[in-house]
Amino acid sequence: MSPITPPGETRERIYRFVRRRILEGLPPTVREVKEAFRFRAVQTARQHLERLVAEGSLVKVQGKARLYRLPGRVETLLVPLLGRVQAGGLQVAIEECEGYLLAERRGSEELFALRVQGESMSGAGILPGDVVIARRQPEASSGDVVVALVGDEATIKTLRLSRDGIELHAENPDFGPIVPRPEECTILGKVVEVRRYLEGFA
Amino acid sequence: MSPITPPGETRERIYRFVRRRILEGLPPTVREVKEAFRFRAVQTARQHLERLVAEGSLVKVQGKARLYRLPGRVETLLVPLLGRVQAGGLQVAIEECEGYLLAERRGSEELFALRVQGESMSGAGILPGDVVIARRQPEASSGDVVVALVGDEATIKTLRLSRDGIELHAENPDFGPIVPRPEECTILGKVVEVRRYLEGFA
DNA sequence: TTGCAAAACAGACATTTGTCTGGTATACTC
DNA sequence: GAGTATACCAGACAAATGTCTGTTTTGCAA
Repeated sequence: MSPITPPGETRERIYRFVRRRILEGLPPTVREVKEAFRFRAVQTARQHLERLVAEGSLVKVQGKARLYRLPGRVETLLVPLLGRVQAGGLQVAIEECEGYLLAERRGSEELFALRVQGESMSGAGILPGDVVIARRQPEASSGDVVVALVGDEATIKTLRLSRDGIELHAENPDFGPIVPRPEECTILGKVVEVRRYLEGFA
Repeated sequence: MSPITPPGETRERIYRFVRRRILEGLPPTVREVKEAFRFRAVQTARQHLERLVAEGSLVKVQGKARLYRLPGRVETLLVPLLGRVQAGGLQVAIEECEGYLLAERRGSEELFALRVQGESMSGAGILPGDVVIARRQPEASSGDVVVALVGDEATIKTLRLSRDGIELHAENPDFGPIVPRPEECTILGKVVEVRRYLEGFA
């Protein structure tokens, strides 16, 4: 028989094990937990798992294989990496996306990703070739970096709200601000993350 | 009976379905595929899946529940976000890491993440507060951005190889190059990705 | 001591799930 | 037509997996 450990200690390790497995993409079965911790009885693993569910550390779906998930709304999700966004909005663009990125989602927000073209945001550390991940939303605050559709083209800029309306500022002295007429400009979303791949990931 | 579709068409849709499910963290069971496509026989789903495995689009482990995985070695994995790295290398640091990031792994490489401190790499678009993800490796090429342990502290710099040995260059005119003695400098890894979270993610 | 709770074990049962054998229907080629 | 390939269905079996009942051991506290 395995030695009896202090209360909660083994459970803590089991939690980390399960969490890791879930985030890596394949939640473990009860018996896999049993094996990993060298229990001789399935029930031992199950008891700990049920306890973790009871205290809210894990969530599960009854009766299905590999049913344990992480609670809360942090989930991994696929973010579509769009090619070009043009007039017509995102729906079309998502249909013909280049690929998908993995990201963590908070809440039920809708994310999309774009590849950066041009130097206009270099001053903010957003370089050509970088990928930005944006949350889809029709408005944003002054100072936010946003993805906006101006006329027929998507652009990434810093938003400034003035009493005359909105301005889109580049972060590069070589580029002047854009002051679009309201009817020709749509905010597609707010940039929440910037990624740069220094190797591979064509 | 479901209408018979052109050869390969349904299979293509099944592939996308399974791929999505895998990347979202919970591969489907054969019967879940059957339900999703409204087949009346499990075998129909299974045939398509086996076919996808045969042509290399999917990989599976015999006999286990939710056994289908993506081929190649692209898997999602947890990258430890280290607090401070100090002499003694990474082992200790990994023990006391701040948290984990999701990333895609290629091959069996070992990744770790660090938060950027200071302005020394600003010229390369690596700003304070950014997170860099590095592949652990003891050597690197000239021009690579590396994580190096100089004396007692971890630093992120551009590596230059000269005939006198190695030099660590900042990407900021305010910082001069570091020319460490070989015995006081260890390359911990090569930076493969830079991330900036503009919202949340304390 | 007694009582209680947590940790671990043993063995079984039931559901889910992977796998198999065989069949029907449609389309294409010879 | 015969032959072949693909898509799909029906039903069953077997392995994997979730779930259950009951027991033992250890530590702690009244």
